[in-house]
Amino acid sequence: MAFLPAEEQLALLERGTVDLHVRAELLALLRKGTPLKVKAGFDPTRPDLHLGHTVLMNKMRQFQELGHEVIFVVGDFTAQIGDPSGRSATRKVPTRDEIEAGAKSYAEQAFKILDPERTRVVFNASWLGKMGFDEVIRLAGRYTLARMMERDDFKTRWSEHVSISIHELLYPLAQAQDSVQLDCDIELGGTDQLFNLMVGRDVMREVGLRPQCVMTTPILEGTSARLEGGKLVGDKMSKSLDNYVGVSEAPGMQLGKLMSISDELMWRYYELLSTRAPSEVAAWKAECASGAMSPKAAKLALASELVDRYHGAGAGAAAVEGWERQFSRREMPTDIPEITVDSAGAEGGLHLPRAIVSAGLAKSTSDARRLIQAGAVDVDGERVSNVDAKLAAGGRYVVKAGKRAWAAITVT
RNA sequence: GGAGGGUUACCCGAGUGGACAAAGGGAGCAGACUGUAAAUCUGCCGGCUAUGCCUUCGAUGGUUCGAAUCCAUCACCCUCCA
Repeated sequence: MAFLPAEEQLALLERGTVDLHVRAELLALLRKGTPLKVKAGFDPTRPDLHLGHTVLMNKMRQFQELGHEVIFVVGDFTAQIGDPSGRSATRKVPTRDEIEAGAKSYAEQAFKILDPERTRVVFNASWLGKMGFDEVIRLAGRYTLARMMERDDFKTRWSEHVSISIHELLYPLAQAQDSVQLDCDIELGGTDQLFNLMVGRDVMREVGLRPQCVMTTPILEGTSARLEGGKLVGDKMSKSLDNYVGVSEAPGMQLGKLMSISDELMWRYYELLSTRAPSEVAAWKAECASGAMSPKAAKLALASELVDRYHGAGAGAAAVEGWERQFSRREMPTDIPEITVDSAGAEGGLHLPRAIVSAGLAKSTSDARRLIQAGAVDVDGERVSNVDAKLAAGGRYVVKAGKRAWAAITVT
């Protein structure tokens, strides 16, 4: 295929808030007019792709659209080590089956964004798993402790007397070995991967290969990020912190989560996730600041755009409709879960706290009682205050526990 | 190898024989106010058909009428010395 001129490609690739390290080298590579091998690695133990991952994926997609080859490295071997950057010291080693299932599900989700035709999926256990101890030693010999300790994470743990296992030092080297094995031209990753990517560069040079170029994308803040002292503060998006929006989540869930983000975070998401022209976004931001536009409208536009992207055109508008009904007009959602509970043996009907737990609206009866005491529970639109209320057999009750949890419970 | 310090609920962290389901903070949940935003105020924040009962302070065993607290052993973490 015909390539765009190198300068134009570079301009496109640099758009957004991407950090390109060794820009001149990449330009030289692009000038060759041949497809570049673009590598990015993924940890198959967390197979739920969320918007944070898509920042990187969108960049990969862009490389594909420019005619380059993306190599999707499944870190099935490195998953056994665990990237030390997640400071969780102990980490269970996933089984082979878990890794394979994770990788499969990961790829499925990734292809909502990536072009399968231009993506090569490889597993790093297929080479790392075959290395002998002598080869590992040789690899370890290509780097020094002093340089390894330059890594921020290791540095702080060292100074704070937090333990660092020897095998953790091998993680960046294993990732570097992937680059050597694949002889890739460029590696992409989040900014938190910069150290690892640079080690790959160094090790490639050590073994006589042309060092890879390195490009990093920003880390997306999770949905709970807030403005503090004029700065956006929040953890990075992650499933374990439950501050994520998954690409496979239901449209209503995605929209709801996006609508609950703070206004400041909304602009950050516009910057990193939206395809809307930056000039238009800037204009909206100014209008929101002056009061000419409501931030809610801007947020609806963003949320709707993203829901459309992962569920098809029109899905966003439908989700907005449901959201307006439920939250703006406070009506009951149309598709609430239906459950049936047997009240056999229960005197005077089904114990309400138990029914709430059965419906998945609370995690324990104690929790359900708390909700009732807090005035958060409605049955058929009537607020309930008696923690030991009963639901008589033979009826169907619409129970609401909290502002977003509903269930229709049929008692038999 | 030696000496010392530590392990408390989701996280941080008080608690050194009874008043401890365990201070305080953060996170979280709920209510009010709203735009399911922020900020603010209030309540909750182990389980259980529940003015009571059961389980919990790294693990196991012991002392005691009574243990998060004392003793013993074990596991893990840290510091200093070698």
